[in-house]
Amino acid sequence: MTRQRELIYRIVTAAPEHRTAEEIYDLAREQMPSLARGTVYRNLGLLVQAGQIRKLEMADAPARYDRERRPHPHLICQRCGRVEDLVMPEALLAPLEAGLPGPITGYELKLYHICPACRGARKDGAR
Amino acid sequence: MTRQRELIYRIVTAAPEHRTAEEIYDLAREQMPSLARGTVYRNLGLLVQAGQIRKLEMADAPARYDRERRPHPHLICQRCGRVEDLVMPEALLAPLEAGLPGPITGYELKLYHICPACRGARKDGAR
DNA sequence: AATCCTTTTAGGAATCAATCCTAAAAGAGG
DNA sequence: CCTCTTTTAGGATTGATTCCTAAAAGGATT
Repeated sequence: MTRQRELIYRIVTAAPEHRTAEEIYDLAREQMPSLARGTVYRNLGLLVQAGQIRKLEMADAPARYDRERRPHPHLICQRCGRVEDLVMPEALLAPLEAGLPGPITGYELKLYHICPACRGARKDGAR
Repeated sequence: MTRQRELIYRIVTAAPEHRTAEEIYDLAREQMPSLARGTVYRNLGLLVQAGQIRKLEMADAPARYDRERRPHPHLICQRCGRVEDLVMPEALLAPLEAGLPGPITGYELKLYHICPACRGARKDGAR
């Protein structure tokens, strides 16, 4: 494991935040200013492939990375974009899977809401 | 409604396929060769906003458009990318929603599998 | 620590879906 | 027809991500 990959891995796993590649790049450069953007993307890809972190594709926004590697749903604020992890109740998908010809190899569940912070600050209409 | 938007709308709603903007653009140009790419994107956006069609964001691939406007899960082949609509069993999300502070404003559920066609053709490792 | 070989990096160019810009064309109404 | 507003074509631009290449770093083995 190179120093670069180690640093990137630590940043993703240090906090429950779901950061974008760009945010990770900025944080990493505080400690290693020579780090290249391409290196961040490549290593995030490698870490995802290795199953050490997860990539979370966002609607009309850059992807985010999640330190939690077990599959689980996400709760996303439609206004500010904040992402929270949820726990998947046992066998919730079973009824759906039952009707299929083959096995499910993975799933992705996103629930959208307006987070308490954004709900409080009602005023404008800016997304 | 302009002729352009009508054409785009008809293409999306004519078949259960989940086409990309580019595919829709190609099909539309067979009937209206002067149609601009930007017009396709803008009108797809307007149709989505109006709730007449749905946009389906794909992982590492261009978005696809769905004529079915009621929220529902999608079954996606990991190998060929084919998308199928599923029916959402009543209140499947209720147990999840129960633990939240506020109401869910929407959801997105993707199930991944290998479709029968791809499962049959086992050989290479492409994609 | 010198040698050889493989992998990774920095830096920047390239890609590609999607958006934006602007003058011209097309509705919409009266 | 004549104005006013909206939409379009066409191309430039953006922004996230990937790709390219020579240089640097690892990593064994002595």
